[in-house]
Amino acid sequence: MDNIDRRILDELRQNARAGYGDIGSVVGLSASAVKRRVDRLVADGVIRGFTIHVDPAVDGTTTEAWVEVFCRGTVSPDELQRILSAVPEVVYAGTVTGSADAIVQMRSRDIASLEAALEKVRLAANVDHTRSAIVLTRLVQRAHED
Amino acid sequence: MDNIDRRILDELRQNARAGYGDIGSVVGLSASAVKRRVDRLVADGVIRGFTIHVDPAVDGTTTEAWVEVFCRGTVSPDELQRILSAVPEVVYAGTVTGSADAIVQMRSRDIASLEAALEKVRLAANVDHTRSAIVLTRLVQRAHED
DNA sequence: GATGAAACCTAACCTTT
DNA sequence: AAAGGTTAGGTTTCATC
Repeated sequence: MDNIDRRILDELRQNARAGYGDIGSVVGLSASAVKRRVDRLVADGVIRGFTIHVDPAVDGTTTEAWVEVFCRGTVSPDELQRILSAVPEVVYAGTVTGSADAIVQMRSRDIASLEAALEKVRLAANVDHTRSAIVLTRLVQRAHED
Repeated sequence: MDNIDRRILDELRQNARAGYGDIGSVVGLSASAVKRRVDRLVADGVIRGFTIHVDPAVDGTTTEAWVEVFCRGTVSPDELQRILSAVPEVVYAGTVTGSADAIVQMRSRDIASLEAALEKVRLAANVDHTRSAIVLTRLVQRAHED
């Protein structure tokens, strides 16, 4: 894993169907040198797979929100995790620096089900209040399944 | 968007580098018929892009932040998208309701590169200021590659 | 769905460090 | 050895019919 590998990964992240020659002309290698590196990255498990990014409207999860969670007193990350994992609409959550205790990303089919899911979070023990922002337009969404 | 399109999407989700002939033999079409459908799915925006899944441990994106972006006057979503897409550390972005104009999720190797990426966002035209929260503990991360 | 030219992938071989 | 370049073949893509 050197710098050239990282640049190859960046190129493939942008276009996983790019030709080896095209990648090579960006990173300064021949097509076969790029192929060898990509094959190695796949064999080593660095590249887990080649996939596509599909319009979420096709899947039907169109409504999305970003929620700051403020708790009373101290709440352990373990407890927050337990509470938030129980809500299927919660797609991402993490404790953060700043005035909020946690940041939560939610997705659902419509506003009504989003509100219901938000209620489940709010009613959890020690949650003082939340501050939500509904996503209007998704601008960037890069795959990240880690 | 019929059932065959959905099966083609499933195939590409599993392997975005699969040949048209290979996909065709699974869904029961000729290679050129599959190519025409894939081209149409891309043109229609159903397929947003071809990308790779990278082992997160390997590329070491351990530092993560949520950033609220506040702009001066009105900024078009298109312009925001153009600016934010150009910063590779931006993993997610969307315009939102509330006082902030957009919410941005960033990931990078360390605090220094996160700060550098944040600078790139801040220097963009019409960005008034930003408010960041560094993620301390990731509590929930569900796969969502749409 | 079929065809043919152009582009691409792939493996073997050679050169360099 | 290890890593890149070059070449030649077979395969795939892609426009056209």
